[in-house]
Amino acid sequence: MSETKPTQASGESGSPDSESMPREEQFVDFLARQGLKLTRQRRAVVNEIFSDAGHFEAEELVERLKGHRTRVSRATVYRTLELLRECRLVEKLDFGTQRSYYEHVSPSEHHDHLICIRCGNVIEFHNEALETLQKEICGNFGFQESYHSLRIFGHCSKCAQTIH
Amino acid sequence: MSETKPTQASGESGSPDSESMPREEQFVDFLARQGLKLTRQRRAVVNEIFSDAGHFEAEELVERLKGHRTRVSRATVYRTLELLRECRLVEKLDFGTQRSYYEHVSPSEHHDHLICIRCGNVIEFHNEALETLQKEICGNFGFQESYHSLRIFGHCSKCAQTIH
DNA sequence: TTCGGTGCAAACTCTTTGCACGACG
DNA sequence: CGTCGTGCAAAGAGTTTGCACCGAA
Repeated sequence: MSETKPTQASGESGSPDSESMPREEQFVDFLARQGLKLTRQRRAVVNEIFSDAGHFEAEELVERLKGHRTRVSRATVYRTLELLRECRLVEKLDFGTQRSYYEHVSPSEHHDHLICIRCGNVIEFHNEALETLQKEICGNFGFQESYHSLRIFGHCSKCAQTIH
Repeated sequence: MSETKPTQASGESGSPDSESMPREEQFVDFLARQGLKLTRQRRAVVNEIFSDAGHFEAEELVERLKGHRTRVSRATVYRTLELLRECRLVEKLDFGTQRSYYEHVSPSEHHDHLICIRCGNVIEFHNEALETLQKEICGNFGFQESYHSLRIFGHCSKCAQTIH
């Protein structure tokens, strides 16, 4: 038996500042190390991303940022997402649609996805046995894993009932 | 210990007709059931895809088809790929580049991917324990799996040695 | 003051689509 | 023969980029 726990970030509205601070600091460090600048726009993007624990698409982020004091152009959003990817604070996903999905990464809390192909709902989960097994497989091939992505597509419990 | 076996289709040049026939028949059936026509172009696309056991991108397929007697336009390639996806003979993958990758599906031989982020090489593998564990996880969530995709990104044995 | 950053709009890439002609069933 | 399919070229969608001005360090 495997101990699988959902890691889904469900409906929050509080201010997870204590959570998001270390991430912004990581980004600041990264920028400093690369001789890059911490601009108002970059700060806005990072704050917006880490103020919510879900997945998002580039366009959605552009929209969300319209609520900010600092205006951030679409180009800057894409450019910043690329930087965040470089310093591994953000990952690019693919759920089968044409647009890219992103999600922020918490180094310690990796998770995989169950994606409902009917209602589009995404369930996150984490399973240690699965992680272990994957490491073992990589070992067999002398493959040095950097990261992985497991997406299981199908019908969630609600939708499965409606199919008959 | 898990029995993991590579399923990589490495360097073939023979004529796998006996293998590809049943697939074309499946497609013919599908077309017939839907009241669709089996055109020269569709046949060319299917033959080309199943004459090789690798992954391919749409553009690459367009190129490969230029060697055929029958000319097939880019539009038709995309349209046929969509049909092949509908009848589950082809799957669309995403290896992190902007273009889509496709691969043909053999219902009985599912596999996952190790993708080298340095040289781009893709290793296919299959591991029963992994499959079992995933089914178990789905069960925990009352999730009804249709298909899944596991991609492990990192460095292949060759590239890992060159890093130091 | 000095580079790197930003916004804008145009460019790009991959994919989809409207239309008139062509060919499978 | 009647549709469905095809090729073409143009349109879309998402993302990237060149350039001149702007601002963090």
